[in-house]
Amino acid sequence: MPELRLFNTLTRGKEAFEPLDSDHIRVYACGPTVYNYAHIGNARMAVVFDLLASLLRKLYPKVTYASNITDVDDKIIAAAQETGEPIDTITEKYSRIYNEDMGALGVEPPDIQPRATQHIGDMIALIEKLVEAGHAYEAEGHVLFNVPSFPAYGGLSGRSRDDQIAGARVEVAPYKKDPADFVLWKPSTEDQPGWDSPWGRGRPGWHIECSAMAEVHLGLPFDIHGGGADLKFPHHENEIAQSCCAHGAEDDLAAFAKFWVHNGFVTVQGEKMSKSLGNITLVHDLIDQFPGEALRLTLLSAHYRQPLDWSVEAIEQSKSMLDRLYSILHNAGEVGEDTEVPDEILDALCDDLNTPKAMAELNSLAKALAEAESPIVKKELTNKLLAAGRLIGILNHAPSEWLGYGSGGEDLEIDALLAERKQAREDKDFARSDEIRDELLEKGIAIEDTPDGTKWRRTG
RNA sequence: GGCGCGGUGGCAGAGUGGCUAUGCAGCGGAUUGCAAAUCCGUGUACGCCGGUUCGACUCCGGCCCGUGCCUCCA
Repeated sequence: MPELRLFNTLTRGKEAFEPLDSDHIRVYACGPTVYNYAHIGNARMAVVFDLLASLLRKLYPKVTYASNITDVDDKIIAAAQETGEPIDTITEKYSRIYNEDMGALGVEPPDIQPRATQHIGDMIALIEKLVEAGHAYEAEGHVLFNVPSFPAYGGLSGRSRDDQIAGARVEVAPYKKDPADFVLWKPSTEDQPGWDSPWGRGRPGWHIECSAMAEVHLGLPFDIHGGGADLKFPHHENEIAQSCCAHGAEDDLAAFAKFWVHNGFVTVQGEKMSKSLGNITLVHDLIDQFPGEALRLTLLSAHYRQPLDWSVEAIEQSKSMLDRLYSILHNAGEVGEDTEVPDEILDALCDDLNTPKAMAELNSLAKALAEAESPIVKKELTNKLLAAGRLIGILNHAPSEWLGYGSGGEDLEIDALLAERKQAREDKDFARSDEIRDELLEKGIAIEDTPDGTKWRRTG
């Protein structure tokens, strides 16, 4: 079994992954706040951690992958006020759509998908611990985490206290003891969602939910915590502060999660795709225009820590590659059965999820399959290719279905034109034959003349 | 300003101290009535300037350029 190596943000280096308990791997990734459609940048995180989870399942007997849904947040409140829809309606709708859209990208649902609103009690308990331990204080209905009480603060994102102050341009709320202090609990007005707490009716700050849910569902410490690179600071830094301090581990940043894995951004013409820049592309729209596998492959075409520039050309390139792979599978003919994933591909993925390398190996496997003569070899290579595809989350369609091959009898008009063309070719009336071919092409039907007769398939 | 990341052939994108990445596109060929599909062949790329070295795209230093976090953000 190959050794998995992962880049750990906490140590800023690639390390051998050593499970806390090799019988049970526990992974947590920060999921979406549900008040809107997910864009392709959000999807990158889902696809990357989906792949990591499948890889871990290949290597270890049991994996629990948890990824949350944030369903209480000021942005959701704002969306409710804007649209006039109740908060529950909004969060229900967009979490459902999120799961559907990710499903279209071949993302398996996480084993656990906890919701913030179902863990308010856990959050309150955690906050109480922090107050008791002297790491948090109440001020004007808020409860704040006192950053100076945690000298190790900043260890994940690599910034010192001095950096913080130098860079602090944000207005500091007057009730904060220290400018870096962040909110654990805040008061709610009558028209805002709220829960009773020792500090009055209110709602949680953003960071506390992940600390609470990861602990409840996975136990501490757990193996891998992940998310997008922009969550390193402040979100993940604050999670570490809360969780380590609540458990008396003020000097051990790894007491919460051992490995921190962050995926890079999706960019558009070199700039980060973000809601504030307004350059977002919604997954919901993309899946109407392109096959999910092509979108997934595009997301995996760059290494997960590198920026990935999103463009229609990039999707079409992935689509072309898949067309070729499916075409090779189609020509090979044999239907696959379960086989082990080839070592070259497993090795590539075990090297910090080197998907571009894995794709190169996949292509070389496909090339070998295309060249293979013997039925036994063909079958073996087909099975390997499909096993690798399943791990990566592609090649899940029947080749003829993907390529759009049609058979006789499903469209009378096409059958008639094909028959007429056949006759024309027999009569050496190639002008008419080519005319029919163009006519069919306009209808989105491409013709392939083979020694076994004419085949057709739907294009686009 | 502080802290990071990156600059690879037409495009996308890995990687390595000396040996073909891979894909997409292009070009040439086989095949085809012509095509399509498929197959074969084809491209001495590594931001700039120094240094280390027998040898650097790969290590070190400087510079230029791009980009990210520092504020909600995957």
